[in-house]
This record gives sequence, structure tokens and C-alpha cells, in this order.
Amino acid sequence: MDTAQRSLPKHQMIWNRAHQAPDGDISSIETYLLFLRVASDVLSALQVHLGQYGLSDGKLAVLMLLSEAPNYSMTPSELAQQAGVTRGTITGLLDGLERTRLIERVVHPKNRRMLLIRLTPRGLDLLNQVLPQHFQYIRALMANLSEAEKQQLLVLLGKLDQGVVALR
Amino acid sequence: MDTAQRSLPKHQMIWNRAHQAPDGDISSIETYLLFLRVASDVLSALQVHLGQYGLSDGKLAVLMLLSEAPNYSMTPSELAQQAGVTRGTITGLLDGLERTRLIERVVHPKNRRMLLIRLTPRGLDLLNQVLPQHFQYIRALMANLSEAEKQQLLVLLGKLDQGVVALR
DNA sequence: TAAGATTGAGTCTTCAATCTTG
DNA sequence: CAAGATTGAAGACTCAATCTTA
Repeated sequence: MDTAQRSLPKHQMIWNRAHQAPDGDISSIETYLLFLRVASDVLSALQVHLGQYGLSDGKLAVLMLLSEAPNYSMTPSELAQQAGVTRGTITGLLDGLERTRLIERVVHPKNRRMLLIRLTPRGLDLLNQVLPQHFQYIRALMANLSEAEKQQLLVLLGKLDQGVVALR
Repeated sequence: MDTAQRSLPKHQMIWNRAHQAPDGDISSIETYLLFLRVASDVLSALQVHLGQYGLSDGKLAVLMLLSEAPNYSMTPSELAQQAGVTRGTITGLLDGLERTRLIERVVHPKNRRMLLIRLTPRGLDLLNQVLPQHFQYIRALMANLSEAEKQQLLVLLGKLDQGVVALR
């Protein structure tokens, strides 16, 4: 069976071109295109899932990071670095989280250039409500894979990631 | 070896919580988190790669779709549907592509509600320059996977995608 | 000068509202 | 009214410029 049959028309085009190309390496392209499609499906499903709680991936990350920080507090820069986004992005996420009272911005006692971001009780409550649901969501998503298949997938994803890293 | 060790701090947090949870299903969560990380790595690498030509994933899709259309022409709605984005998004992509003269908007001869988007010679040239490079890029990305591993990955991705579809 | 945070411009995406034409 | 395209508002992201404080 030809997996590319189920692809988007835009992928079908690449597919056609690859067949015409001198050194097409069809299986790499087929696998890559399927990966792209599954990745964007998984990502957009996650967005929908978290959207039900008014959260995004980035916002959830901020909440989780704060929940394990001493005093439920960190600076914006620390959050940016640990969540893997820029400081500019963190500013935007914090604006949203502050608007819904899930975090507070307080002045840093030691250094007036910095802020301390503190998880509010309301934020902690939401997190404790969301996380179990989130685990269940992940379990449902992976339900079609056996234990052995998950281990396989782990290995293969590792190799793919090595390829990405090598191109950086 | 523990793959989660290489994860972002934000993933480490989920990881900790999962271990505390009553029914953690650790391997599902571990696999899901690695998938998320590899997916965003692959997607952002693609963005960087296409950015070198002033293109994005969506813009490349538009160019490819047009390159195989009769007369190098399609309507915005057709493009939206086949590229898998909304009509609003297409308007924005076309604005960008028109600014750099890769496409033109011409009035539809049959129906004045519609436009015809036509690939310019310049657009076709760029596409013919980009595509071979793109294939080579994909080949490099997948270089760590053997033929058998690519086939395995194809199967596993299919199962993961079934999980996503089931949740919709 | 440098570090921390914010703001502004720009991209890509969505959805809802609007305008034109059928 | 319905269909096609655009626009506007909003979120999430980047990078570069700016403002404040050290």
C-alpha cells in the first residue's frame, strides 16, 4: 500500500517531482512527508486540547516550570531559557497568563531590573486539574502502539533528530 | 539509557509529574514528548531551510500547486483547499508572493467574484532551483535511517496518526 | 557598557465580519 | 441569500530597537 496516497495535495506534488528527479530517494521523501503530516496533526490536536483550558503549549510550560520552582517563582529570563523560547515570547505569554490571573508579576527584591513571576493559587489549581487530563490525553493518543513499538519509535525518532542536529 | 535526559526542562517537568501520577504510563509519555521535540526541531529546521529562499512551507506549497496546474493558474479557494489552510491564510501568502513577483493576481474571465493566481516565469524559475535542493535536504535529514528503518517509521507514524484522528 | 524586560515590525495561523458578485 | 476574497482581531513566534537599572 502506498502511504502517500493519504497525503495532502501539496505533498502529492512533491511526490510527483521526486519520482521525476534523477536521484529521488523515494523512501526518504515519503517518510519525511508522512512525518511532517503527523507532526502537524499532533501539534494542532495538542493546541485544540489545551485550548479547552484557555492554555497553549507555551503557557502550560510556564505554569509547570513555576509549579516546581522554589516559592513558585522565577524570572522571565529563566522561564524563557527553560521553556525554549525568546524573552520576547515570554513577555507575551505572561501578559496572557496575568490577564487570567494565573500568574503575577512582582518586583524582584534583589535587583530592580528583574521581575519575579509567581504562580497564583488559581494557577496552581488549574495546573492540578489539567495535568491528569493531559496524561490521559497522551495515553489515548498512543493507544495504537504496543510497548515494543513505542520503544522502536523512540529509537527511530532519536536517529531522525540526529539528522536535524547535524544540519544545524 | 534515558532518552528524556536530553529533553527541554519543560519536558522534564511533565516527566516528574508522570512518575508521581497513579497511572503514569511512562513509555507513552516519554515517546510523546520525544516526538514533540523532534517534530518542532524538524519543523523549525524546515523553516530555516526555506527561509534562505524567502519561502515558507505554505508559500512553497502554493508555488508547487501552481506549477502543476493547467496554465500555471488556480483560484485562491482551490489553493487554500489543496494546501490545507484557510482562505484567509491564502490571502496573506499571496500578498507575500505577489510582492516578490513570484505570482500574479489576474481577474477570472468567467466569474468576477474569483481571481486567477498565475505563477510567473520568475516563480517557476525559483521553484526549479529550490526543489532539487529541497530533495537533497530531505535526504540529508534522513541519512541516519536505513531503508528498513524508514519502512518501520512509516508504519509507526501511521499508527500514531490513527490515534490523533480517533481523538478528533 | 551590559543585562533584563518590553515594545514594534513582521510572519503565519485562525475565525468572524464585510464587501462584491451571482 | 450564497460564494469568493479580503480585512481585522487575536495568538504565538522571531529579531532588532529601546528603556531602565547595575
